[in-house]
Amino acid sequence: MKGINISEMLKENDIKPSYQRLKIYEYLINNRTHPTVDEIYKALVVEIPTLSKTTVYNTLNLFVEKNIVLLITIDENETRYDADTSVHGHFRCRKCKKIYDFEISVECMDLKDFEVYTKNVYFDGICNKCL
Amino acid sequence: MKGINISEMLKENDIKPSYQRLKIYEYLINNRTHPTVDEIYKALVVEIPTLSKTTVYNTLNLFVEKNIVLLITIDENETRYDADTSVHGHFRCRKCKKIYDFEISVECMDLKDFEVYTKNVYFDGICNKCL
DNA sequence: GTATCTGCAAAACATTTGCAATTCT
DNA sequence: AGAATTGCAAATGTTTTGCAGATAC
Repeated sequence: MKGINISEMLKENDIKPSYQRLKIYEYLINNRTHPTVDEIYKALVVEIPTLSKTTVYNTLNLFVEKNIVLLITIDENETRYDADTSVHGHFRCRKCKKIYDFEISVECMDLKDFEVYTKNVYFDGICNKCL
Repeated sequence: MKGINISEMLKENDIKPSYQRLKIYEYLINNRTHPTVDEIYKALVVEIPTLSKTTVYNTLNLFVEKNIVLLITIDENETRYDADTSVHGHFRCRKCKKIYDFEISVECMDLKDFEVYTKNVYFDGICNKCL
């Protein structure tokens, strides 16, 4: 994944690729850990000392609006973000706190009464490594 | 569902059935609309004028801890609560804003790497009535 | 009489908004 | 120069906490 692709990806989705936007999107592409706003901010403020949290919020809201990033509500208190926009579920281990991705099959759900746009699946428990 | 059952239900789960706790649990049993804290408070303060939001928060946190109520994070900003603790999904219509329950069969998901405790499934889109 | 529960006020957070300064073309 | 973007400071809204008074057993 090269820098020029990230810039093109933004342009294709009607987002002007400013330096801050490029860096934030790049971070999400390279860190598939479903980071919080604070994690993204703390990681990038080292490189961009003038960066403000407002810009991180503005940028993420823009990305979600343009559908290039998913908003995840695994924590009750703070939002997380995922550059992987394909349909998949999230599992968080109560011990190691790690968030795993897993495949979901939608066939087993009775959704004949709805036209579904976005799917949000979040399970929690203990992962095999911690058992 | 009789009053005595609600009291017994609380006792069985090591919750002392105070008047406020009884009323809040009763409200959740009778109103399967996945209400917010504010909705619960506004509905009950009419009957219990001295009720405070702190007590609603305290009580709901206790219910979630004792696993007799599920915490739902459909809104990013505020939490919702559900007295139906069986495994089921939630669907919210973008037009009418109504939250529907739907059945999910769990066997069809590939969860061999995890021991799952709680399942959270939230989809959104448009319901048949609004199409 | 002692432990628990309630509820007010204040604090603690995450997120948004208003607006002035900056940047880009 | 003009339009969009950035970022500070303040506001907003939800949830938690400290603590004093009330309640229950």
